[in-house]
Amino acid sequence: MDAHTEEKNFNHSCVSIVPIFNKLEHEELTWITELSHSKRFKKNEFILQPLDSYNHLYIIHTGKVKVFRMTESGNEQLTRLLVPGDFMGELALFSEITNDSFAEALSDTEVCMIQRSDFQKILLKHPSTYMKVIEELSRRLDRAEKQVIQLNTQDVEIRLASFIIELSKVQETLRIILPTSKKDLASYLGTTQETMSRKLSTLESKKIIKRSGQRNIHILDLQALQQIVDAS
Amino acid sequence: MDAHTEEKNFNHSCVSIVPIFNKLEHEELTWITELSHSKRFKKNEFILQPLDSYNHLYIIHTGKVKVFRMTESGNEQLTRLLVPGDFMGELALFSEITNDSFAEALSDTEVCMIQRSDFQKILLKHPSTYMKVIEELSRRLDRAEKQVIQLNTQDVEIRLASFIIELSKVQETLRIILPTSKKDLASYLGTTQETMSRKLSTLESKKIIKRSGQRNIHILDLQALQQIVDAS
DNA sequence: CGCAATCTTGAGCGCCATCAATACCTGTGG
DNA sequence: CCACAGGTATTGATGGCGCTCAAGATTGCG
Repeated sequence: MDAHTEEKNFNHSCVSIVPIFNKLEHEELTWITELSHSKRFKKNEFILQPLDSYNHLYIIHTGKVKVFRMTESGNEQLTRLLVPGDFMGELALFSEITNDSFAEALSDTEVCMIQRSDFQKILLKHPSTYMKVIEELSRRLDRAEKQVIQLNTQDVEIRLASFIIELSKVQETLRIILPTSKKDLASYLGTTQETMSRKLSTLESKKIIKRSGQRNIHILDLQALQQIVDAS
Repeated sequence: MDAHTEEKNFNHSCVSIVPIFNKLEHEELTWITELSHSKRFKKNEFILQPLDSYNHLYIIHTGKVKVFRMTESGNEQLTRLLVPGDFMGELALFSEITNDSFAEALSDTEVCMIQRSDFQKILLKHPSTYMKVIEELSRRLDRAEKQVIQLNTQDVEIRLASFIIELSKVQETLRIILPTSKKDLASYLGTTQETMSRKLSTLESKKIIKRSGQRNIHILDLQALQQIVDAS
């Protein structure tokens, strides 16, 4: 298998893991694969910055990416954490909305990129892809609106509890590994590192969780955690 | 002009004011008009509730509608205020996301409704409509993410100031009319009626605004208002 | 014109951000 | 494999923003 073929297969799997293409036939995927190209980023490298002109759809193939905005006072506000199969950059493909977000690789990361004009070809040929994009945006909008409510109405302990529960569902285990530093998570939850640490201590002293290392949380009493959320 | 014709014209204008259809030809609009039908709601009537099965696209023709979710503790969290030309219900047309929102008429309101299956016909025939929907969702997502940041990082005075500035831009005047009650606005801004009232008093005592009636605000010093936002 | 709804103002307090100091991990290099 | 250093996390002390509860004032609808 020569290098060229290898690159093809590499890309192909990248395209095929993306939900927005997941109902297409094999030969169609091959066609899309030919339209895409891949790029590698090292840990802590920026994939996108606000002023970048922004003409590609980016699909995460391997690695992990954090998307955040900068607040007026210069703090990071985490908006999304991308894992393989997630995509970004779709906004600028459709509208003239300017990009305010940073995207930074949290680990060595491979992304597949599809040019604006090529992506539009795909859309015209496969309207189901439109649907997938709309579904994805709907989901994100729904999540954002829920986040607004949480921030407005629930205190940190509750937000933290439901975040932990969600993580345990996604990771399908009671032994959670935090996806990133507490600083980032705190900004996502609308609080500070310090407060988050304090709340985790509280939960630990109540024997609801057990911490080990700085990224591992073992849920001892899922029900108690759920009750914190429900009691609000 | 008989009643039938009148109804047609009524609908037609409803369809034609919607941005998502705004590049279509006259005869296409007529076709879409035939697919839609209209419904009137009285002030304070509910147009949609969470458990409603939800098979239409709703376009506001006249009137005003508030969309909100209910927090766990039973408070309303305003998410959108709809004016003529805005639409809602699109999420459930594309995905299986359940509707958590209420929509309540704030004044006597006329909406045009297009059935799910009919809207899908339109989409297939006019892919530009897909684009418009995606643009609209992008805009809303962008706004929601910004709202999250504001809630997380800026205090009430700043949020209120930028809200007033935005209103003055939209209404294109320094003599603003608040779109709804302070209770609703407070929930949108992530605060309470009382705090909002206090902050408005502060602004008034600084001669930055002048209140009259309970829904009128006259901006005396737009620059000072802008400075509150920028200084953050 | 009167009354209900809405808004304003006041008092008190609790949550959480901030600042600061210490402790703890983790991975790097000897 | 261990020691060290830098980043990361914890814990403490303090103060202020904004929520809650409560009472009065204003508005504007019927």
